[in-house]
Amino acid sequence: MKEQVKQIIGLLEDIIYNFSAHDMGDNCCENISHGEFRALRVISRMKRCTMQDIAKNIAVTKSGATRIISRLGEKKLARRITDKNDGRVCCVQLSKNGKSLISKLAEKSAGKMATILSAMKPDMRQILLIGLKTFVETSHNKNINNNTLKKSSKKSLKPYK
Amino acid sequence: MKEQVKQIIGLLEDIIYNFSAHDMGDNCCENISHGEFRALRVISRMKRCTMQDIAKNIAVTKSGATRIISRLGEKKLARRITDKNDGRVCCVQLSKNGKSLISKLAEKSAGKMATILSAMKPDMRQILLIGLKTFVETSHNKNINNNTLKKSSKKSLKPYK
DNA sequence: AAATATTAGTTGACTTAATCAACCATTCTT
DNA sequence: AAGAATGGTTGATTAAGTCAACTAATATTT
Repeated sequence: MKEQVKQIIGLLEDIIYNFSAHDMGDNCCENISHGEFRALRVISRMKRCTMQDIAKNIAVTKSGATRIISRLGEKKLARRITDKNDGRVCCVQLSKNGKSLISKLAEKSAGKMATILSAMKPDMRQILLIGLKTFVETSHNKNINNNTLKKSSKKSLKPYK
Repeated sequence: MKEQVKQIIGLLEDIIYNFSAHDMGDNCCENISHGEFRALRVISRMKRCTMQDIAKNIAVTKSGATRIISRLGEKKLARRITDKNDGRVCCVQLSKNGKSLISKLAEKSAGKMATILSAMKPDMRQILLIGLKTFVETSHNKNINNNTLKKSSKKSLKPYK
């Protein structure tokens, strides 16, 4: 692989590692579990979020998702809404509390970023901005993300033990 | 906050979200739990990794860490080594299997990145590289990362329920 | 240097969270 | 309209994590 690409990948991995919510415990004062936290993040990221979306994205079984969402419901952080078009699926949305919790957690990470960015020269920020924009746009064109869409063989979807 | 900074933060958050291991379940064929996975990542990232490092970084209690490492030991993915200088602490290291597992998982994410990058023009990659380099260097200077170092008040370290 | 206090990690008993499998209810097929 | 498939839930069980009490090693006091 080209050296240039390798370097970029290494840098991106560093950034992802340092900013991803692997240390969520410290922040997350409200008593929600890891599973609940991960579910909240997924819900907040999707326009329409079904149980299976959650299950797939946070790597639990669908019954696991059911239980997580029930708990989030009891804690008034999320709610179920039966889909208009298909009475089987239930869409999960964040409540007001859920939204504010997630954004509170997001703020911490954004704050760290802002500190770094403000220590960079404006021109350099501009360079970074252009590079990132292109990267993200390219990723959308290539449909690399949206892990909810790529459906591989049904059997291998949940390879438990 | 400046629009430029906001945009960069938004883009970084997108990237982090799409590449962080929130969907580890699909990849992670060997049967390891979330906790084990997170622990593996932490170990692989630290030169010297004690039980408490793991506990703090993945947000479990130290007994939780003990159990996770025991499980990883049984699965031959990690091992304990008593510290030379201090007989109380035990350093955890990845076994050969553990290393190859982690790098196998990392590869998937790197592969996605490589796909995107190879679809970008070399000049644009260069721009991205420069921007990211500066960002990461700045973050090191500012000591934003290294969450293992910042020791806040001992009492508030583990605010469970 | 003996006594005491800290610190790092482990263990037993228990709680919480997740799984598996069987199950409704709704929609899709034919 | 009957049967298959899909989306989600529930009961029983297993796994994973907590709490508190403990052991062993190092630090601190006296």
